Amino acid sequence: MRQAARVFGALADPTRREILQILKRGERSAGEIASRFPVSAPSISRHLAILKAADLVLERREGNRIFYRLVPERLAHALGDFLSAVCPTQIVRRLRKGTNP
Amino acid sequence: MRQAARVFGALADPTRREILQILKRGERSAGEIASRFPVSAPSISRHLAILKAADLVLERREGNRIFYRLVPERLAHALGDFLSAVCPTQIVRRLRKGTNP
DNA sequence: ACATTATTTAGCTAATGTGTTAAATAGTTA
DNA sequence: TAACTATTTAACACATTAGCTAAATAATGT
Repeated sequence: MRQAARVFGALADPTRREILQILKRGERSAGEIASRFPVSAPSISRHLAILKAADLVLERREGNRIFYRLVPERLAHALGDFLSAVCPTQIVRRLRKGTNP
Repeated sequence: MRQAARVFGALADPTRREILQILKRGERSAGEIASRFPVSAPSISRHLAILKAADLVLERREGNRIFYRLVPERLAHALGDFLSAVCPTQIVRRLRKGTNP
């Protein structure tokens, strides 16, 4: 599977999008993340695996726990590339300037 | 359903992402779009309905045919908003400057 | 009115995705 | 080694999704 497809697949689920937002504030263990959602730990574990397969997060084991952290460049790059492939240059330029009307 | 969710749901499918790329070059009728893919017209029709529900395209009837056109601002806005919500300011700024490393 | 072309809607099937619980794996501590 | 905690993997159920064919809708032309 193309990697861009993996990114868009990963972003399709609302729980995974929320996980990314949580990770914006810094590294979190799988358990810390799971405690934020009304779903089971195995379910969150699989969401994390999908985010990892899309290279949107990295994992690091510390003792018992596994910490996840965001790879923001990866997300920015994937979305930016797609935007460039679909939106006329003028619109992308407007976004880059932050003058999104 | 929140509109952002509809956008990410729409972008999850590779055929729909390709349709958006085709529409970057200008308005196209449903039939013209369908002829580009190895899937049936009804299938493409539903993909177009999903893109329309996400406000990523607009439709216009002209006689027999229905023409679709991209709403690039909508896509740029949705992706830009999410990027701002997830990526540290510094990364978004880098993307805006086009110095994506 | 009838036939033709373009497109969508309906109904069905097969594949995929998400959730659950139970069991397995990894590391820590007594 | 046994017990405990954190997390993942396995196996299964249920919902969603994308594809197909057939039928319906819309506009045009004869």
